[in-house]
Amino acid sequence: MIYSIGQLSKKTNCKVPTIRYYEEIGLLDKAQRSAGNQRQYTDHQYQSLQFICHCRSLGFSLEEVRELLHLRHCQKHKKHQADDIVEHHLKEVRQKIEQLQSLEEELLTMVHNCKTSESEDCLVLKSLNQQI
Amino acid sequence: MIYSIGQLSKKTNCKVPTIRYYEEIGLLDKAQRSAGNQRQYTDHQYQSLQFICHCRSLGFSLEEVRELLHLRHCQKHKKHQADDIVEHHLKEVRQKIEQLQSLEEELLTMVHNCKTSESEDCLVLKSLNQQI
DNA sequence: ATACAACCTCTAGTAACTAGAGGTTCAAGC
DNA sequence: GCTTGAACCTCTAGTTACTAGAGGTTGTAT
Repeated sequence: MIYSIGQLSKKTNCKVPTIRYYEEIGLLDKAQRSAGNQRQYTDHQYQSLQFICHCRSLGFSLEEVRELLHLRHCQKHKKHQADDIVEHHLKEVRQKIEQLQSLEEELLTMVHNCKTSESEDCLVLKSLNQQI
Repeated sequence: MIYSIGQLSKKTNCKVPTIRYYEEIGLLDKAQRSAGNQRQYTDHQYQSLQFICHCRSLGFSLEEVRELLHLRHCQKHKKHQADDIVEHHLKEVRQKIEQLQSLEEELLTMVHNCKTSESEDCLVLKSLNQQI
């Protein structure tokens, strides 16, 4: 099977300019071209793009994706490098969750105080004025 | 009290180039200059920068900060616009938390499966290969 | 008078795309 | 065979919120 960039885009839900961008930065192999210079993709490249998109949806950076792509074609003894990348990312995700949760609390308090106050002033703005 | 940009930076924990940047984009008023063209800040500007930094630490975008800064000097009857911005942001924060939590789960499953498997292959890489 | 830190402006770089201009190719219908 | 229009091509510039660096000036302490 051979796909045009538009068809590949539909199959992967990855936008056309994004596919070109991934090629440009060397994440995706350069596509073969038709006589009229249009990109042609194989199933192999479709698989790669799928992999990339899945990684991206999990929040990996393009550089991490690059490593994971590489590890994908490595010998088995390197497999735990992939685990390491994933575990590192997991840590970051957890940190981010914690940060956001305390942020949520602070925002909630702000809004709540403002809503329940009889003051004419906006307590939200007041609390934004304060040092942390 | 009058501060140099470096002193202001220390007082607010906001980096010097960032302060200049905020001035450049019109978030912070233009500073007075010394005879030798160096920026001089007043307590008023210190307050503003404090406000900005606090908003940023709560995850508001610079555009949101701009609105909040503006509302800060508005009549009372506009005060609920600030609430709206904050509540909107709160919603986004909650969404982000949910997304990250399901992401956390997926990553956990990946790592767990890989660790407990007897297979020589890396299940992390396998699951990254799969469509979602 | 001389260091040297802190300041100045300006340009360019970061991540990960996205938008738009201006031009070419492909496929379908007549 | 011709025309139309969608899909393709390249290239440049814009997005967010800064950060880094070059190359030069000012302020302050000794």
